[in-house]
This record gives sequence, structure tokens and C-alpha cells, in this order.
Amino acid sequence: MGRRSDHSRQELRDMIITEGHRQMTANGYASFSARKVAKRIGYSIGTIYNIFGTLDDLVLAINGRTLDLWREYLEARLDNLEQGRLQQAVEAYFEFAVLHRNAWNAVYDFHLPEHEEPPEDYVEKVVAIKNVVVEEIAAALPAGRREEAVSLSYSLLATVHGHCFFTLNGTFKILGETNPLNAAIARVEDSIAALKNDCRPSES
Amino acid sequence: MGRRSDHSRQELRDMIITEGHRQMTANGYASFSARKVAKRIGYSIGTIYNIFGTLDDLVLAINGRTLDLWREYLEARLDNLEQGRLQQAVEAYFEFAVLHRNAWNAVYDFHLPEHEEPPEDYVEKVVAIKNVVVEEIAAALPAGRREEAVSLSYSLLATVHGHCFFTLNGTFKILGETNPLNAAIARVEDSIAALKNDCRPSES
DNA sequence: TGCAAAATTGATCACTGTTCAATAAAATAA
DNA sequence: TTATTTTATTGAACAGTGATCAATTTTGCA
Repeated sequence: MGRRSDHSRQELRDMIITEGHRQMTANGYASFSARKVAKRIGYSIGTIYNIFGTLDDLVLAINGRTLDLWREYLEARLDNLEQGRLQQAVEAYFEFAVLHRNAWNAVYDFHLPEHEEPPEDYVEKVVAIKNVVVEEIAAALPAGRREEAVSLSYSLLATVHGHCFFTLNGTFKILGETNPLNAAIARVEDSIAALKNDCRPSES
Repeated sequence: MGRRSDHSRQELRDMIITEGHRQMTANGYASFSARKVAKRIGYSIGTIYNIFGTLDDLVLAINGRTLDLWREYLEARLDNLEQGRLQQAVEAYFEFAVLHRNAWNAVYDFHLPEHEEPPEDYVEKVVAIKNVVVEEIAAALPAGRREEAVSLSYSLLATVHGHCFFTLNGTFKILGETNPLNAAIARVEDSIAALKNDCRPSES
């Protein structure tokens, strides 16, 4: 058949991602299926594959949507905030993950085949989230050390991520840690304090 | 049939885990299959299910094996080491993950069904790794603050984990971070320094 | 020996990702 | 308008998956 009159190709692509993201959020990566998405939007399995080529590409598109929503969530939480921006940023990082745990986990459960690179627009979305964080770290640093903000941001992002990950996957529960969010914030503040108190250039 | 004369039930269980771990290491979580394990050890698919009940339980057993090997790797690297134990611990954490990336990822790719608890012996293995870390953190702290070692250990474990995770999943590559190991060590030292320099009890 | 208990099987089911010839609809040309 | 080309869509077919369980075979014991 030809194009159904009521959907452009781009609109259809978007429909699939939206419904896919809905199912990912509801049921998680493990029980995600392209067929279920197709059925729900009233198209056949073949159409999904015509548009995305591969299940991996569909999952990447859905995860990309999650990254977009995540960044928007961070930005909204920081909008017009005067005090405690850094703490709010960490809190928002956690909150989004808890609120959308299935979709958030899917971002990290999915792995590209070895030696394959993520598509450019996916990379951009990751970088966009990083930029939100770099901004806040830079603002928290003493004026003379802001050029270290970028490299420190990578590291503090990983620090917060680790705490968030252990919260969602149950490791902190096993270990008996009861306030991971505070712990994450404390670690971030430790490193910023270290940079403030110290005259040596920070490692990494 | 009855028991094959050459394998006790426990030995068979172990065979399955060993071969499962081998395949997990070689091919990763995404293409892991109980049938392939069965075929490789010369048993039928039914036997796997008789012994483990569920694919989840088999995966948990395989991941448990990974945790055992990981702890042994950490302990071996720290054995009889006088100086720089903490740095070595972090380095060993990374090294094991890189060396066994598929098996290591499987530990975190797998999720129990919501509201289900991990089996006791799995919990013990996680705690055992944590204990190795607690030991090293405690030794690095000033004598008077060692009671804070446990709670700080959870947090620093998460910190190192985050750096290790971003190394393996390619996030650091996207961001342009080139020396994640050094960054992780620097973060750990930041927090230990914060506790040393500060008189307030540490948060978290 | 015979018999009960334990271990092992694999066909069967409902599902998955993936492919691709066949088909139907729309766009364009005549 | 009609004919033709281009594009979009389909779903049967294939090989694989986790899971089940009646039937079967082996073993240990009386």
C-alpha cells in the first residue's frame, strides 16, 4: 500500500517511539517487544522494521526519548532557582530515575554490539544532559577554577549516577544505606570543597 | 532416567553454573540462553529447569559466580600489599570489570521482578565484596573516625561503580573523559580528605 | 529379583526478532 | 480520465527463545 493519508512518515516514526516509550515505562526492557508496539498503534510488525531497520535502533530511539524527558525534567527543576541549585540538580537526577525507573533502567540495560558507535543524535542527547550539569558545577566553583568544571563534571556525574544506580537496583538496600540521595550530595560537596581548599590542580 | 552415576546433583548444578558463566563471559547477557548451556554440557533443557526452576534463578547463580570471582580478584590484588592499598582496590575494581565486561554487565543488566528479594546467598556475596572495601576505607581513615567507615564505604563504592559503569558503557567516551580510573581515585581521596579535615560528622 | 523413588527427557506451547515476496494505496504521467 | 510508477504496508515463514510436564529411564533399596 501507499502512505495512509493521515500520517506522514515522520509522524508515524514519532507514534512508534511514543508508544514504545509508554510500554518501556510500563513493563520494562526485559519484556519489551516490537510486535506489541505494532499491535497497539494498529500497524503490522513489518512497518516497524521498515522504519527502524533493527530492534536496536528502535530501542535507541526510545531511550533517546527518555534522555530528552530527563533533561527537560532537570531544566524545569532548576528554572529560576536561586539557592541550592547543585543539590536540586542531584535530587532531580534521582527523582526522574525513580519516577521512570523502567525507562531509566532501559537506557543502561541496552548495549550496542561491540565496536558499534551510538548514532549522532543519541550522543547529542547525552551531551545535553551533561551540559546541564557542567553549568551547575561551574557555578559552584571558585571563579578562578572554572576551567576545571568540565572535567570535574564528568566525574561527579558518574558519582551521582553510581548512587542513583545502587538505589534503583537494590544494592543500597542490601548494604543498609538508607539515604543515598544525601550521600550523593555529600560526595559532590566533598569534591568541590577539595578543589576549593586545595591549590594543586585537581587530578583528572 | 535416574541420576547419572558420574554426577551428584550438586556437581551437576556446578557444571551448569560454570558453563553458563563461560557463555555469559563469551557472549553477554543479551544472547544468553539456557538451551545452549544444556546442549554444551550434554543435558536437555528440562534438566536445567528441574535444577534451577527459573531462568532468573540460573542467571542469579551465574552472576553470583561472577561476584565470587570479583571478590577473589580484589583480595588477590590486595594480598600482602603495604602501600597504596586503596588505589589498588579501585584499580582492581575497574580491571575486573574490563577483563570480564560481559559477565560484569550481566550482574547489572539483570533485574528481579518488582518486589522480589534476591536470594540470601546472593546477598552474602554482595556483602562480602562490600566488606573488602570497608576494610580499606577504614584503614585510610584517621583512627578516631573509623566508625564512619561503614557508611562512607557504601557511598564510595557507588562512586567507584559509577565511574566504572560509565567507562564500560561508553558514556565517558562520549563525554571525552580519558582517564576514568584516576578520576575515581581522586573522588575517593576527596571524600577521605573531607572527613580528615573536617570536624563535623560526615553526612550520610 | 522387583519396586518405588529420583532424575532426565524432549515434544509442545506461546512467544520473540527478522526477512521479504506479495499487495495495496498514493503520486505522477499520459 | 486512465495508465504507470513509486511508495508504503502487510503478514506468513523461519529460527530461535523460556517454560511445562507426561512419559521414560536409571538408580537405590527391600
